[in-house]
Amino acid sequence: MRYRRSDVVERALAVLDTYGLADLTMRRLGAELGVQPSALYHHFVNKQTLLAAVADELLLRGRRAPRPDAWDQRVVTVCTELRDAMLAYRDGAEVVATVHAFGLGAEAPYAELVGALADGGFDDELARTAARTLLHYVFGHTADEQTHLQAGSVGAIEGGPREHSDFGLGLAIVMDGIRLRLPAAR
Amino acid sequence: MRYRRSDVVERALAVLDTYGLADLTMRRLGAELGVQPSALYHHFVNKQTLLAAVADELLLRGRRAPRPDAWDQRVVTVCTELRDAMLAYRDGAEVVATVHAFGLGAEAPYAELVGALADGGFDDELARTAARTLLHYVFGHTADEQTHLQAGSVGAIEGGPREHSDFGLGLAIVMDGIRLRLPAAR
DNA sequence: ACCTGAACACCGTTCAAGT
DNA sequence: ACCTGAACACCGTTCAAGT
Repeated sequence: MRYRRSDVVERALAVLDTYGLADLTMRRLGAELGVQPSALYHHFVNKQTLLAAVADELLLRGRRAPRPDAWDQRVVTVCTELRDAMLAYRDGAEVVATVHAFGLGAEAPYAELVGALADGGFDDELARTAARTLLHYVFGHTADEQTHLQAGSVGAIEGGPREHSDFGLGLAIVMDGIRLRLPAAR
Repeated sequence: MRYRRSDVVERALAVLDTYGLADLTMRRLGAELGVQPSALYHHFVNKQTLLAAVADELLLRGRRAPRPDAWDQRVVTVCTELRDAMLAYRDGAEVVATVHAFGLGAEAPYAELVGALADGGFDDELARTAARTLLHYVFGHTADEQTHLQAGSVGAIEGGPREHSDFGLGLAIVMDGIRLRLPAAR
């Protein structure tokens, strides 16, 4: 009955996936571990910090080996894998987006996007703005998508065949706008 | 001491702007009105519904007279005015984005964007995807911006002169990607 | 129609104390 | 180092009853 920080994160991820973010409370997580809620404060200064660790672990688990593609293919790959990683856990998009917004974690995707864009020859300001624009799109679209997927899976079939995700179309729109700003080249 | 629904919304907006979303509780709002929290449930079935009404009122107050511009200028104007409306109230972006995500209100900007894009000649699927992509950008960027603005205004100067908003650059990126998909014309 | 009063079932966090 | 037990200061929501 004695846990390490990583044990707590792992269990939190399981609670998140099984019961959702609303039920991922310090009291509930303590109960799952057979421990008083106050014991969790030995491992994390507060709930926000715990959530940041959960988001980081979720992203780590969704990680693929990076491939040495062209800059724009790398950007698309990072965005697609980020979406997949978040969709792999219930409420994953909300958790990651919230943690990122608070600036407490989930910074790896942003760093990778800025890196890929810098390799593409974009200056710092453009790389950062483009990376943030891409993240806003990925977080927003995936959170929407996940909400609707989960709402659909509660009831039965409800309506008809689910239309295929338009994630790629929105991403292509943003990518085209970025490509138009390529310094010179080509 | 007897209120109409609109009185409650107005007071909620004042509490939001003065104390922030975290302090906009049913108990707090009841206290502000000199009423038991349970009295609020006469006007709203739950807190989500109240928040939806708050978001709609916030957007209504940010409304300007629409001008008969070209489709792309109208899109930019809708996005810019949406941002301005949300920035006008503390935590405005979070409130509007949350309400929109839950599908309970704040649908006017989406409808206007789809309308402008349809006038531009885009088919339904593209108009809807483009509108959602724009909204994800506006909500995400403005929420970020508002968080940092408010964090800055708590302490003193902290760091240096605040860099000017790059809202326009990200918006231009998305707009260019959309324009590239104009059916034929030009 | 609008509100009170009391209750129900929860939250996050702190802190002295234990092993 | 890791945890207990108890407390503090809150939440949203329901519901019988009042005017």
